[in-house]
Amino acid sequence: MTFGLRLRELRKEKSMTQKELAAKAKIDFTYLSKIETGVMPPPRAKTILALAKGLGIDKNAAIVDELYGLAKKIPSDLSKKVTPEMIQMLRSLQDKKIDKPEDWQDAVQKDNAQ
Amino acid sequence: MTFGLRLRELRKEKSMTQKELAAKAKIDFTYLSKIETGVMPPPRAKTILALAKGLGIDKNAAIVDELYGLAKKIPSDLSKKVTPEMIQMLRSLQDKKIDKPEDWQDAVQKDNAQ
DNA sequence: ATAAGAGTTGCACTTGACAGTCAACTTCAT
DNA sequence: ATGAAGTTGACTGTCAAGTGCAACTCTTAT
Repeated sequence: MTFGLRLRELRKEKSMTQKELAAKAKIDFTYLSKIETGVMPPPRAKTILALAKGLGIDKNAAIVDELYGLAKKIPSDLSKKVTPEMIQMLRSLQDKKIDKPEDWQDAVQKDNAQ
Repeated sequence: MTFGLRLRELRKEKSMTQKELAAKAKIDFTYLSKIETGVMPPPRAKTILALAKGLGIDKNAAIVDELYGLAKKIPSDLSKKVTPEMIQMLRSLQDKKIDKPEDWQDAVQKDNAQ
C-alpha cells in the first residue's frame, strides 16, 4: 500500500471527487491526482493533515497516523517535541520486525526490502 | 540547554576552534558561529551528523541523539523508516513527563512551556 | 456521436523556507 | 598593536512543495 492509493481509497469511501477533496484541502486538483498516482511524492505533513480534514477525518484518528506513516512524515506538532529519548526509541523500533498483520504492513515490508 | 550551547561545549571539550570544526564539517565557520549563538536555528540532520563526525564522535553515540533531540530533528536514516506504529509511540511519549534529570531536560521544559 | 464529468500527464513556473556565504566588524590574549 | 577567534548583517543559492494550464484519455449518460 502506498500513500497515494490509501488516500484514493479513503476519498472513494467518502464518495468525493478529486476536485472536491482538493478544494477542501486547498490544493490544486491536478496535484492531488499526481499524489494519488504516485507521480509526485506524498505532500508535507501539513497538507496530509489538510487532506484528512477535507475527508472529514479527525486529526487524532489512527487513520491519520497511518497516512503519516505511509508518507514517512512526522506530524509537525510532534516533531517540535522530539527528544533524545524518542530518537533512541525510534532506533530500537526500526530494527524490530513488526508482528501485527495490519493494512500498512505491506508498506513496512516494502520499505524494509529496500 | 540549547543545541548551539551544547555544540559549543562539545567543541571546547575537544579544544577546537570554530574554524577547525567548520572545516571538518564542511560548512562555513560564520555559519557555525550563528548556530552556536542561536542566531540561526540548528542545522539540518545531515549537518548535525557532519558536525558530530568533525568532533570525532561516533555516529551511533548517544551524544549524537542528544544533539538531534536538542535540534528537534529526526536523523534522516530514521525518518525514511517511519511507520504508523512509531508515530503512535511518539504521541504517547510526548505526553509523559520525562523523569530523568539530565542535561537536555531544560530544553524539554522550555519546549513544553511554549 | 457527442457532450460532460472525472482523472491523468507534461512542463514551465512560483514561492517561501532554509542553508549557507562574504565582507566587515569586534573582542581578547599576548 | 597585531593576530587569532568569534560575531554580525546583508546577501545569495538551493530545493521542496505546490501552482497553473493545456492537452489528452476514459467513462457514462443523453
